[in-house]
Amino acid sequence: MRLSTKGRYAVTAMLDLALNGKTGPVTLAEISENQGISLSYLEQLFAALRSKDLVRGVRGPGGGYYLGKSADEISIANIICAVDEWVEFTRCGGRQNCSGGARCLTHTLWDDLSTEIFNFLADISLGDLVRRNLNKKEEEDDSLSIVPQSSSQAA
Amino acid sequence: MRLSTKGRYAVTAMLDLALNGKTGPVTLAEISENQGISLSYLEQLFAALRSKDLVRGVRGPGGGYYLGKSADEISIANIICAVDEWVEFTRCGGRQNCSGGARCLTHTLWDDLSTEIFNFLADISLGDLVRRNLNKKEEEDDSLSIVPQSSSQAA
DNA sequence: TAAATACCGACTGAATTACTGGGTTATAAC
DNA sequence: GTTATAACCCAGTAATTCAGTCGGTATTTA
Repeated sequence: MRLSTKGRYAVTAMLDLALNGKTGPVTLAEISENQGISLSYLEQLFAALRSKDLVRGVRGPGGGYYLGKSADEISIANIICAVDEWVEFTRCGGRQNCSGGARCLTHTLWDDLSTEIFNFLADISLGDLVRRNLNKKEEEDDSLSIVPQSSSQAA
Repeated sequence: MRLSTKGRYAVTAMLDLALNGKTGPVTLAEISENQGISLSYLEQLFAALRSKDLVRGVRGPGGGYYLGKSADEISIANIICAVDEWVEFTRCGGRQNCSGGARCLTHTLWDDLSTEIFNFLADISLGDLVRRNLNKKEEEDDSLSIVPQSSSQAA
């Protein structure tokens, strides 16, 4: 798994789309403005997202982008994989022709971990993120807290 | 959170160290040979790991590296953070002076997700990985399966 | 017809990756 | 003590990726 700033941009843009796309299509210009990402870079990202059917573009005036499926059907892993490309983790590519036994054991361990990370991100959908935040916001509104939530940083 | 190939190299090297360091110190030359990582690059990685007390170097002939603490006390997040540096996720840096409300909401969502990923990786230790693999190997030996485990890839 | 938008591709500076090569210490073995 | 072995340190660097600019074309609405 690869989790770079590029993936972050893509997730951020998709979140923006999920949040603002309820009423109609969202233009890349709007997302660019909202999130501080250059328009042309967004175009590159959305070309990748579109090829994986995660978004759907509508041309012409009043056009823009819709989510390609419902927010609940789009996982974070989907988004990251779309823009970051799925790289081969181990150099031996699954073939057990590594020099030593230690090498391939390590590679297997890493491969298992990568799969776990992937599954973790595959279990979180765009819809989840949006709902979780709304719930959280209600709780905060109840207590009328002014203190930011940065105190909950752990480990 | 940032999960790049650099972090992968570091985790791989630490795994190698955990596996082979039972009897004595492991040299970078050995890890380089085992894992196919250049010696000087390993030196860079281990300089970072050492500064975080994740490894302990012993100079001179017969020297090499030990784990800085027990494998159970070293999390994957520790390793990745040591070499990849902890980058600021949001551009607004926590300050709520973003242009629009949508921007900061998206940033909050991304920030929460990042924290979750971090906590996930902070919960997995080197020791966990090694033990899990040993368990798995026993299971495989029981069924004498030839089929690789790549069929469990999900979406 | 004109404007707005997605769509497309080539190019580019900056950063990062992964590596090379030149050292200098510390220490164990001889 | 000398020497070999290792960690340690630092400067440079080709290749790649990141994030962006620029200049277009295609489609659709007004």
